[in-house]
Amino acid sequence: MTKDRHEPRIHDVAALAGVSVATVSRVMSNPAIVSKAAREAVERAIVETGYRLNVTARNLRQRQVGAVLALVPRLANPFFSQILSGIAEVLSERKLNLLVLDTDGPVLTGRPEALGAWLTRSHADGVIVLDGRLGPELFASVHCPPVVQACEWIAGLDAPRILADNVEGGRLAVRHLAELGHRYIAHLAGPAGNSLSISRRKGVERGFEETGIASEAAELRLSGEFSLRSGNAAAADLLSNHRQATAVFCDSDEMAIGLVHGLAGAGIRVPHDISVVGFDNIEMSAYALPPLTTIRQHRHRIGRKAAETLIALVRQEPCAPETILPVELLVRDSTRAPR
Amino acid sequence: MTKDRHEPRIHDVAALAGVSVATVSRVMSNPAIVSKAAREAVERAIVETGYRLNVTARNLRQRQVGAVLALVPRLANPFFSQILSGIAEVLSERKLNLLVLDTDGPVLTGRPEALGAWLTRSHADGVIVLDGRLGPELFASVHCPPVVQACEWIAGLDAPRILADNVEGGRLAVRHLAELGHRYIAHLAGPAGNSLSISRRKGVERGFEETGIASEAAELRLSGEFSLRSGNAAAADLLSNHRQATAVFCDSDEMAIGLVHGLAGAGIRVPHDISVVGFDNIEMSAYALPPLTTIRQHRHRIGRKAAETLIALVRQEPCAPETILPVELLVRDSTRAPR
DNA sequence: CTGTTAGCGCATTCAG
DNA sequence: CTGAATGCGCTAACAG
Repeated sequence: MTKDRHEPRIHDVAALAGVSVATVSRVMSNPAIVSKAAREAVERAIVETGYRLNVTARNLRQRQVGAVLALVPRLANPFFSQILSGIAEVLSERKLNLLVLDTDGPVLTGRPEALGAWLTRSHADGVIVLDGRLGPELFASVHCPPVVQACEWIAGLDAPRILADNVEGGRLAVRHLAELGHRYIAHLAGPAGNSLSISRRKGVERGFEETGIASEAAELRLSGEFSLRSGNAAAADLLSNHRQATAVFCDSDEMAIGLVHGLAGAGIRVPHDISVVGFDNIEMSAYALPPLTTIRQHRHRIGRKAAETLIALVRQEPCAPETILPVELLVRDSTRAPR
Repeated sequence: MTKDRHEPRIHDVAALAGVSVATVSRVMSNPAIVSKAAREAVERAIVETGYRLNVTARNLRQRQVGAVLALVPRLANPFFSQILSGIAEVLSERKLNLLVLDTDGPVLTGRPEALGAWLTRSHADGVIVLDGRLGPELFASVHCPPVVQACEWIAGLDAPRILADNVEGGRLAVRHLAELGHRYIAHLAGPAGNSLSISRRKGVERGFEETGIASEAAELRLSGEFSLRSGNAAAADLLSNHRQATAVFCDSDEMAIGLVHGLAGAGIRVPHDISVVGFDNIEMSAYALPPLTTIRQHRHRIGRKAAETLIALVRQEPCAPETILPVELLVRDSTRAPR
């Protein structure tokens, strides 16, 4: 076994098997069209030489990259890992690579144009965007490969969307609280303009209407990001400006957990004094104290669906412009009737 | 990937600029060696044609892949996202792609050999292994590119390791508890044989020796995985088999939070009845109730260092066989003196 | 400093 | 069913 010398190439296999390189190539990609004798000779030669297909060469020849790029807002955020996991699952079934780019990484921050350099057909066969803050013009270039949006979406970007049923989520949360008897419900929303917050807000309002809360109390709005920290910070705001609220619906579990923490610091107990509902059902929410009532979102499934849609798009197969995946209310211990 | 008719190639740029393709190539890779006039002509032509370098072709020519593969045990686990983020940061500075493969993904599970297909020089220029359960033989093939291990490590695999100071972490945790007056300290360890648990165990024992606890009480061991669920399950074990313990050191924050949850279910309060120390300082630990005393591990920095080491390795530059990054004790509210 | 030329390793016509 | 020939788009010698 000579190691430092050439990695064996298709040519070496062909020579050893006594066939042409074309036949070897066929054995690798479509064995059925090769005679049994030739195929077996090639297979033997492959083993003997230790041949491995050079993926780069094949990609060049086939004018493809063999990889899909995922654009995530903050790779360090656990929220996305489940989605990536779903994406990775589908891609690896198709022998496609998953490329990950953190749109909040230091290379990109402050220079959104820099992202343009990555959005090229020579970098990836397709792109899955998980960051709703990016501008649609980034993806408008002719160089940009097909795009699918997942979870969040970008206004003005005409690319298939895979979303949770955010409206329904907001509605379910409010109805649950209303049924418990709450009348003053605050909504701790994500950043202004965020697509998720907007949809959930719509659901919240629908819930208010349906339960007749709108007439009794104006909705209370807080708004931050989706983070633990902002949830925590919202506690002070809630206590000083929205004293009458007996329940809070948060746009993420992280916010909810941060809020519970902040309230505890002020001596306010959940659910005894205030009820809290989250969104996402991150794994931690079941183990929080108190275990969090939340809206379950199938992030893994969203990831899978996004990858499947992108693959269809790349192949120019028809694909739905919007896919809405169902959500469910999970009642745990952070909600109860108001005192 | 169906390309449009003519993505402009280097040849088109050269023709428009009135220079040779070699000159265009030089402008792209090393502008300094080209005359100002030629360079500017090329730059103009690039803009005018909308030319983008074909990365695959360049990679083929340079016999490289332009990507690094990260092998993570469970992509859905938030623990790894920070590490990936650090890796991604360094790689993108170097214009390298980050490829992610979930070693627990359905494509690989049950068939560890399948991973071998990915461990090829044609798939990645290097590999960062974050999964200590993989067998060393996987990386022994001549086809496998350079490897670096981060966080966990594989016995018998001779590849540079980037680790947190796990021994010191275990020691700090025990000393902290001992200083508070605890004498019966349980260690909730990760899976048997896991490299992290072994090192931390060593630190725990050192702590026992230094504080003279060994003589008063045998160490208590529980063992599970690193997950919320296993921490939760350990609560029952602790209460039925290790009643005398007044403190628990857990090998991960997730375990610690799960344990606190499980204890709460049994009416045991932390830190009032039992003190708990975690490991990792995941973001959530500061917002848990009670906020968790833990050992801080700089995961982002570990990721960065791993990527830097791998790049050095690929370039055949010298690199340290082992890098140990410091840890710190963060005292929060889950520990206090025993009653 | 610049152009010419020869591949990188493979997949795919097109004949046979 | 098989083989010979032709690039995929680019970079790196090697001359000029």
